Amino acid sequence: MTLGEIAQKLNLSTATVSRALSRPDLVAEETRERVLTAVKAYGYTPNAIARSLKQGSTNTLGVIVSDIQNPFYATVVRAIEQFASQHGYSCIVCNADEDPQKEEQAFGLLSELQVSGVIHASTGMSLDVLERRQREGFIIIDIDRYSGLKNVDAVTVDNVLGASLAGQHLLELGHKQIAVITGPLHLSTGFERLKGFENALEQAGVDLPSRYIQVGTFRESSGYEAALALLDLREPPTALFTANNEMMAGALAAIRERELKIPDDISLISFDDVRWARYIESPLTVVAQPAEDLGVTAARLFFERLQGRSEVVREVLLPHLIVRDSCTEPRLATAR
Amino acid sequence: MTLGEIAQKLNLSTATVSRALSRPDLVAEETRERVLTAVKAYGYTPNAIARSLKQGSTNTLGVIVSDIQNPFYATVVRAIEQFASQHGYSCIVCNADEDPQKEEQAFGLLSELQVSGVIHASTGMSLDVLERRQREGFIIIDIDRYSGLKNVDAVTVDNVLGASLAGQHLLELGHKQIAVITGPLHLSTGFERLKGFENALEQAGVDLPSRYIQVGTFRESSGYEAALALLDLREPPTALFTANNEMMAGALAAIRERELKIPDDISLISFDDVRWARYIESPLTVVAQPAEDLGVTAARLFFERLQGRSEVVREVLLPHLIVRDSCTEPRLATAR
DNA sequence: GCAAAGCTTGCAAAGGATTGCAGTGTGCGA
DNA sequence: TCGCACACTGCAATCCTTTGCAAGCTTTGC
Repeated sequence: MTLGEIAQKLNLSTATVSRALSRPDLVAEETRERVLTAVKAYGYTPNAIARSLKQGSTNTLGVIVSDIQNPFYATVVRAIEQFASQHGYSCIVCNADEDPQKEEQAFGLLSELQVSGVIHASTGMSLDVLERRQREGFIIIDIDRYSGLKNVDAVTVDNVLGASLAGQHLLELGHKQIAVITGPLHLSTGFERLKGFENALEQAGVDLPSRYIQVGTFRESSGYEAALALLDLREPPTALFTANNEMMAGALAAIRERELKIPDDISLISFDDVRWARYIESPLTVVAQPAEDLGVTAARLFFERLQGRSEVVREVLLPHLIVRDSCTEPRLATAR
Repeated sequence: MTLGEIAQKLNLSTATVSRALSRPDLVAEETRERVLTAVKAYGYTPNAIARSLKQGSTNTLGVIVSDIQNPFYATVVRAIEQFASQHGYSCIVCNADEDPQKEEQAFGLLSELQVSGVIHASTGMSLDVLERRQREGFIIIDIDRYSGLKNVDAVTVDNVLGASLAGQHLLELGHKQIAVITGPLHLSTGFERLKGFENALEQAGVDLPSRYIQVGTFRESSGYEAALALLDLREPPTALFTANNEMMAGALAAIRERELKIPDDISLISFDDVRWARYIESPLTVVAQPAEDLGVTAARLFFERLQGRSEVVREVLLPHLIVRDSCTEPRLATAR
């Protein structure tokens, strides 16, 4: 059922029917009511495609997350979606699955779909396309991870701070043999979380040998493998820092597999809080990120752009340490 | 940059440019190459909106889940998305947040967006709209929960079986005072999981008094409250069955708050497996659902419809019990 | 009683891509 | 040499809605 068909049934022009729905004040009361009842009776659904084509705007916001199964991003997405829908915008969510190629595909798709802008957590896609689109006036907002774009709005977390908080916590407990599992170094999160951690250790004069540094993919499986490698070292670390929740889960599995106890045999601290962190045997000490804030802020930046802001805004939110029970003083190395 | 502009620059008609891109065999090799280079050079992006309008099809699939933060649905969505994109379709995912009103909004939105069909996990929205759209030939696939639509494709899990598996497991361990926290009874999952559980107990001749039956909302908070209520009974149950992962998390929090130990003080079994179920103090015994299968099957049903299938298909997948450590024999009631 | 103003409504173009049909030009066979 | 087939390209309609402009009618004011 189209506008035209409704118009025919009522012996009106499409113009009038259209106005009855979108600009009721321009239409006689009686006509408007006739239209409204017909619309209801025939179950007319406006064709947003046609409207968008004419109006040149879709009232739609694209979101690309690097891993939809990661609860952190699920929270972010939900926040964005809520904020957007309050402003009359709907979201199209794409999952890059930590794969730059999929990310590019998603970006292409969203472009073709004529979304008004994209909020995206980069997995490392090439900048050519992004840059060009941005130059054309397309709105792009980086979230969680910097895409590498120069003049782009961004909302991130202070990863250096967060990671150094984690490092300091372990240092205060007296650990000297501390290992870290971080994400890909070409991602700002992977790089900065390693950086912050290194900073903390360096300031305390504690050595961080390269065999204690594992670079993973931010996925569970990679956390698992990296943790196994660390645990199987001749001189395994007494404490472990994982750079996100997924790799933390993997590390947990590895620790379990080697039949080690947290925190007695090894201390574990991680970036990202997750609901279940507090339900496990030794509730996990974590550096929590304000995921919801991240989403809301990104959405806000998007709408500001839409309303014409042209200065670049880079918001950096603060993570905070939540001390639970997964970290304690190191056992004497000899006691092993 | 539009097709027309490209055409102008090349002194070609839009028809030729269009064909060079979508039906290359109809265009002279040289022309095609000129078009391709121009497209690349000017960074032309096809306007999917315009194409969809003309073609009357968007190659887009709508997905409505009842709670995007629930990892079960995250998995389902990911599976659907993957399957769809392999078939050249993209997904628009909406989150109903267990709110029928939001679900209706989402459905309306997807309709306006002219998606080719909707896969949806009902939160209980009214059937009028669904029925009408279905009659118009709109493809609808129920997933996880029956919407109540009569002749609709559906992929679900055998909830009655799953719940009775859970019940039997507790009975075999010797429990007699067993409580259940289920979801809203107007949702098939809520209803059937209670049903299956009741069946199991009834068959074993074990009483399930109404004070041991809590009906929640499938959200964590509701699981928490329901569990507290049960634990605070004069004669608390020795075992508890929660009907989904979210309420299980809530129950866990409640049990922790009352400083009870699983499984010594109370046995806990739940529908839904989650990754962290095995990481907690007493790894959880659960009835696992084939979430990925559910998603893939739903997507498959959608494409079959698209290709003209008209018989109704209702797939019921099988859940299975995963025994871990959260259930054991009941302690003597007097020992409390 | 007439002009001006105001209220409703309709006409028609526009938005970008697709596609049936028709037109042009070339090459080949007879 | 002529005609036909074939390869390529262009014209123009179409998808559905929105919207500037103008026309028709009513009302108001003088």
